[in-house]
Amino acid sequence: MKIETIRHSLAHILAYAVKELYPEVKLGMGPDIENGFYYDFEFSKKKSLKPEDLSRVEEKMKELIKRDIKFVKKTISKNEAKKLFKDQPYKLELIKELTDKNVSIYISDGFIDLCKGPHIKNTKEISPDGFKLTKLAGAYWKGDEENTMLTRIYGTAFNSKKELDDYLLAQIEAEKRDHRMLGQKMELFLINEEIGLGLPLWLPKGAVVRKAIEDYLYKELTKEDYQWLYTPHIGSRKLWETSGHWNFYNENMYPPLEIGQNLEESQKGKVSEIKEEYLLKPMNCPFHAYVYNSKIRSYKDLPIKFAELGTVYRYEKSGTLHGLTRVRGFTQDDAHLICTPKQMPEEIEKLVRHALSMLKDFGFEEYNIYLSTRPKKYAGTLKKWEKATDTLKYVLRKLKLKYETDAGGGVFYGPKIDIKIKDSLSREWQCTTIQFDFNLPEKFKMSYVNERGKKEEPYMIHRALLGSMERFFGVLIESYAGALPFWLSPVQIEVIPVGADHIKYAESIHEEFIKSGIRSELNDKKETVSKKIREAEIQKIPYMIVVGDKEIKEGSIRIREREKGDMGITELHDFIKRIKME
RNA sequence: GCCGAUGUAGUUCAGUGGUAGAACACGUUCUUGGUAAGAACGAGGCCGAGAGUUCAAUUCUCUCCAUCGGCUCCA
Repeated sequence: MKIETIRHSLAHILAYAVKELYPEVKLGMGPDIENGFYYDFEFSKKKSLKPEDLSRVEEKMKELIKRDIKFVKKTISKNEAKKLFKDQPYKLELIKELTDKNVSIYISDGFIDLCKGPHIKNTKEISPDGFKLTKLAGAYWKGDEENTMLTRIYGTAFNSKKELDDYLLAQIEAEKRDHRMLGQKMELFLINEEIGLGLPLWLPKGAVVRKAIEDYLYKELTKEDYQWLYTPHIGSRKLWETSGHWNFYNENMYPPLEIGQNLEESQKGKVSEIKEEYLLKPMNCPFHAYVYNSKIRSYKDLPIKFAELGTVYRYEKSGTLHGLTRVRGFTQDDAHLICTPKQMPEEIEKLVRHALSMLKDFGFEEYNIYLSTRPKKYAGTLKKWEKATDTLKYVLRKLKLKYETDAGGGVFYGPKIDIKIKDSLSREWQCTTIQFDFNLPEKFKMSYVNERGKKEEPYMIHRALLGSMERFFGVLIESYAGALPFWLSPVQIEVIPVGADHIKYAESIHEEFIKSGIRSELNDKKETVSKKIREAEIQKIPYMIVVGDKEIKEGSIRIREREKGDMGITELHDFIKRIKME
């Protein structure tokens, strides 16, 4: 039997058990998911479910499983179904939405559920100790914020107790990769309430990694003919009205700053006469459009590529903030490509290729690709949206990339291709985004002169290949469990003298590394070698160089590799040559 | 923003209706050593904030704030 089917059947058993213990409960939906299943319930206001009740429900489920309950499928008319589920408002809603004349139900002993299946034949097929109820959470009915919030019970299930235990153990291991915990231990970044929510500070060691990533980006993009820009963090209200953000992106923006007076005057309650409003930028595009418009452009200049490590601010709901991966102030590796309509498919293709090759350079080979289509709030005509979406589809097909469609997930100005990377607990984070835009060129009256000397409107592509420095760093830490590759390690080498007599020699070695552009650190504290090694291992430093009497006599160094241990004695300059290749 | 849980030293956590402890980190001293924690001593806390109950609240109740797990939304 397929494990998915068992999981789905367990969802029914869960609902059965809950119904037995809480007869008043209203049932939502209960599908199988990756590694398990869930079921949504509405409990009466007086008698809600507490986390400690989960074990009771679990016991009840085990009891039911042992009863060898059969799953019997039956097809009945919609009217019959309506009668059958008359006390279940959520089920009635589902029945109403079904277009077929008949609906299928599954009868398991005293429990009946609306379900198209498939299911197991008998609970004998379930391993009673192969599943576990894991957590309780709130979830909107049908995933819509406007609907009531139901109580969701999550469970995880496998074919055997061994598989379940392995999974639970792997989860505990995965939690140790959490970038929030490692970021603290490795002194990479700091998030502090008083500084502000979702506004991380990059500590010296984190800043070094960021610089290494930025240097990489600078090289990569300059090679591809990008031109670098710097633009301000705030822009006048007028600018954002022109761009359309004022109307279409207001949910994600902070309210305006009133300029025309200073803080002191404002604190004294003085009403400013000059009413000037400025907004923190949520995107860099309007500025880039202005750079484009700063002179007349010819078709011969296109495509033009403007890149910026642009720091933007977005209002994110408090409940969504998450370490470095979801913050309110962040720096995108942003760029805007302006091209002729004809150049568009080729430029998008190049971008997707470039994104994938860059992700590979950072060790990411697993990701999911999404095509996000027109959202509820959008600018432009349906026809243009359709054409743009088709272009993106064409590129994905041409590159033979598997993708999913995220219906309604596009930005207000156009559809997009996103690449999402999973964190240690397999939550997906959108990093790469390549966005088609046929709206801003019109709003900012962008143009180029074509072959016939006539003005024409260009197309624009917004894209961030790593996404944001913050989020990318977060998933990067998790993917390596903190043990970053040599070129990204904040400290690449720890030089450890065995005793006080060896400090001078250690210092000279350390200086040689620094001279060669290697991030070396000297640990000359009065501690044992073991202790220093331990500290360096916790800091995930790739190489430790231990020097004592023997090494001084030979003029050599002894190398220890992170997680591997002692690698033996070698000559300093050979070693430098070797690691510079990494 | 919504549902649930949590909030004690720089960090990870114990603990109690009579205002607090451990380990690590930090400081001083001793020790001088060879591949994941040498020893002693010391400094450190408005027990998240506000209100209520009580003779007395870090502990009980409520509200707020933040964090964590989900949902929704997003780079």
